[in-house]
Amino acid sequence: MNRNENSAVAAPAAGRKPVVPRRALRDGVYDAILERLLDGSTPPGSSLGIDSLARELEVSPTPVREALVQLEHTGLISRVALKGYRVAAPLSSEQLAELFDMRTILETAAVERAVSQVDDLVPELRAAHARQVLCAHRVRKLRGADGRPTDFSDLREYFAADWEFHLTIIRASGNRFLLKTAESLSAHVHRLRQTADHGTTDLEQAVDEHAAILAAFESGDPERPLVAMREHLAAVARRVSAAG
Amino acid sequence: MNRNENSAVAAPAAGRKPVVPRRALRDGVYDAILERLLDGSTPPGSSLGIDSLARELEVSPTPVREALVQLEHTGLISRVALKGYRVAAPLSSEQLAELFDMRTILETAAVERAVSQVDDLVPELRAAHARQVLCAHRVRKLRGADGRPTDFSDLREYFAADWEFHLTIIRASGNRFLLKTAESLSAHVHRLRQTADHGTTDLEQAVDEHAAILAAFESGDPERPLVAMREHLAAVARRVSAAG
DNA sequence: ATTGAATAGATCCTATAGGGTCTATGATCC
DNA sequence: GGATCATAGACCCTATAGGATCTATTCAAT
Repeated sequence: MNRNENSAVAAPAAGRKPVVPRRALRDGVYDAILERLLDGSTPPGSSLGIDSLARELEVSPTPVREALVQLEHTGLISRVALKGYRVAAPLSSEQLAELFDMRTILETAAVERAVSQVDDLVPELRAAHARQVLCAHRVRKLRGADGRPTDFSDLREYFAADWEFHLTIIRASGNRFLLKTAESLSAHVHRLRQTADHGTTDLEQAVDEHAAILAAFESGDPERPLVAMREHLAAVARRVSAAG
Repeated sequence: MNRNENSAVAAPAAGRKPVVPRRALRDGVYDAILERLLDGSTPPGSSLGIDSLARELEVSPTPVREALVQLEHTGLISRVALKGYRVAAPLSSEQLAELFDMRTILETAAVERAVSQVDDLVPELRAAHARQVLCAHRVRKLRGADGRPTDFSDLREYFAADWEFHLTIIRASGNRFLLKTAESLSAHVHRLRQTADHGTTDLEQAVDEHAAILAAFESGDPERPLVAMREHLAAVARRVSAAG
């Protein structure tokens, strides 16, 4: 999610970002817990004790508490007052369908609005896609005879590049609310990736489909990017639900 | 927003709501601060001191801190680490256009998905509209010679009924992510209402346009609700930006 | 007069302690 | 044997205190 350019700190809902992001302790705690949630080390249903986390992270309960409140709105954890926080259950098949339906709503709308800015978009999209291809190559190269990558950090980087491709289009829509909503959905998307570790298998397909989207934007036809994006999201949804 | 059926407490991202919502102190603080933000008693730019709020609300800083973290994600307040919280500036004309663009994206998508459930939807929509008409009548009756309503609680009720009409359609879409996103946007929508107090003047128009949407659903034509909703949102956007 | 540093106040951030609630275990009664 | 109640432990929730940071004012120097 947003770990590099931190949108939580100094979140200017209507202002410019500070050149040097000022971070309090609670922001670091937020990242640490998010990391645990996304790499799957905390199974769904397990309780997130405030005191436990504070001891493990060697901080006081107060920043932990704030980080959990912030995490609550992502849907990755659920809270019951006077009972505590728990890791949210993985998305059901219905919720999964709803998630990709929502992504289709948002990202097709983004494409519709991005076609008018195609001149600014295409270079950025080319760069984003190039980075993804590079990461994909690195992952493909490293995975040995077992077919699974040895270094997960490369996989993480690939996922980030993949998602960045989508974000580039959404940013080009010029709608801040659209972007913010898509970012809030990214947590679920990322968690899906590690749950279904087939993420390594559909790597080439995703790269190809992104290439198709890029080519569609380059064509100048305002309709082609729409169908390309729709097909890509449908294909991803198919692959994800097939693994479930 | 969600003050009656509290979605913050015991938020089951994938579960049933508890029959009796368990509330901690921080939930009440959240409501209290939200109230202050929406009724305009705290002008944009004013700082929200944690200790100050704690003294005024007669609680300790900790629950105030948690409530502020929760409010931060609504966009109504902005935070700068090590500096504090401030009431966010009102939406600029561009942001306002983006907000209504986003609403159009979400609500037209909701309409598209709701038409398949039209049999379940129409009765609920009729009831919601009836409540809105009732509230509108009450407001219209009460406002005296000065043309402004004397009791603001009636106006609040009308706004709630208006928004409930939209929520009813969005719920019928069956997409939880869509619903959640719309709810998170409601804070901005409600703040707009009180900022531009012309909310009392376009009361009849809004009721009429809602009636048109309802009639469109009743017609059975799947296209008519779409255009009715689009026109309604465009009309609201026009009225809002005209007052700005 | 303007710039610069230094000080004081306020505020945020973090840590620690105590009260209240919930869950679980074990004993008692029917 | 099953159910009810009591007790103990863990945890959440709230309150208070101290350290760190920022802003504003004041004063001195150029």
